[in-house]
Amino acid sequence: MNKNQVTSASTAFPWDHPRFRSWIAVARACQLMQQTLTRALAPLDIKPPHLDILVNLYRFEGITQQELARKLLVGRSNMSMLLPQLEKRGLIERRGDRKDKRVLRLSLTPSGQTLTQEAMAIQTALIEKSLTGAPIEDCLIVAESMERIIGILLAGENDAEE
Amino acid sequence: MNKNQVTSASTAFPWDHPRFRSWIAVARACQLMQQTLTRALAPLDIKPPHLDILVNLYRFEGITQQELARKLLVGRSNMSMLLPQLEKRGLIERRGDRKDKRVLRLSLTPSGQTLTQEAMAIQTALIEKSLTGAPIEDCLIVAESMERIIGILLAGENDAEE
DNA sequence: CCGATAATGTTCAATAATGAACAATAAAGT
DNA sequence: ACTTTATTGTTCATTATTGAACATTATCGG
Repeated sequence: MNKNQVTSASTAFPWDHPRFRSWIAVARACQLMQQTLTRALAPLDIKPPHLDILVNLYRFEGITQQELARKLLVGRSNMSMLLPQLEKRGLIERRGDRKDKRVLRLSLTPSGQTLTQEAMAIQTALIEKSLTGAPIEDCLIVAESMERIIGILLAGENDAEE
Repeated sequence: MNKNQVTSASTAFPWDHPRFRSWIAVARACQLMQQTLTRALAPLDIKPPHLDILVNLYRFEGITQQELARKLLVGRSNMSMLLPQLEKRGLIERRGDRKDKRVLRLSLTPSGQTLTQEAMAIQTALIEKSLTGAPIEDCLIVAESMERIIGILLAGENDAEE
């Protein structure tokens, strides 16, 4: 309709909408944080996806590959590719469940726990550094906004499946 | 210093820190938005990276591959892989600059402009839908926080280079 | 003007992530 | 009990992204 009509309201382009601009900033910050974290983790010879796995094993001992994949929002096949690497490095263990012979239960080895703590320290330091100057109340608003977005997107996903 | 000191404040784990939790929410929302956008763009046969390129050509006619890569926070080689695809589809044009024979200046073809508008409409709708219920003032706080983070991370990047 | 240095784009090998197809096992319906 | 359906994990082909090495062209210092 009013596509090139830039008379009074000058919101003809997406990047003029506050919500759009806001989200673009979120996406850029995320991308940049990911890259920075990748470099910061290089000395430990792991990458962000590995850290995500390790942290979840740290928190949820005995988790399943399926559950892990769901938490990380990735496909099961991805776990089938990454977990054997970590296992060969002696960071994690995969043991078959007795009751359900399909599932493999995951846990950290002692050296895996150590590495995870080191990596979490790096990540925490990076986040702290990046969010210096951001008041806690702003952080809470950000968290709330993101949780709401996550809820909406997950709901939409389930709708589409059915 | 006080790393394992869990006396009164119970902030022993990263995920107990408000800033950490806040950032994790940001990362998850981003990942989810990316996946949702990927599906929403499927009918147009493009993916988020292509859309990022198209939008920037829409905004900045005659931009260089180098400049584009910098804006998108990706490597030059990535542009060398993606742009020929879009060119073959007749969505963009690459013309050599007369003054500087190294650079290729990028622009959208008419069909590229049409596709870009359609894709931007999809993206805008998705963002609007995801941010319904988020007050504009919260959006502004989010945007501010993210801009600050971007600034800090970019500064750190430049430091590391030198 | 000319050699050194920098910038632009391309190519290539390596790595990651995905979805589809598959095998093994469990659960449900009859 | 047994057939059907679902779930879990793996494999494979495909695509995306990266960084390093390279060729070409600009720029700078002498």
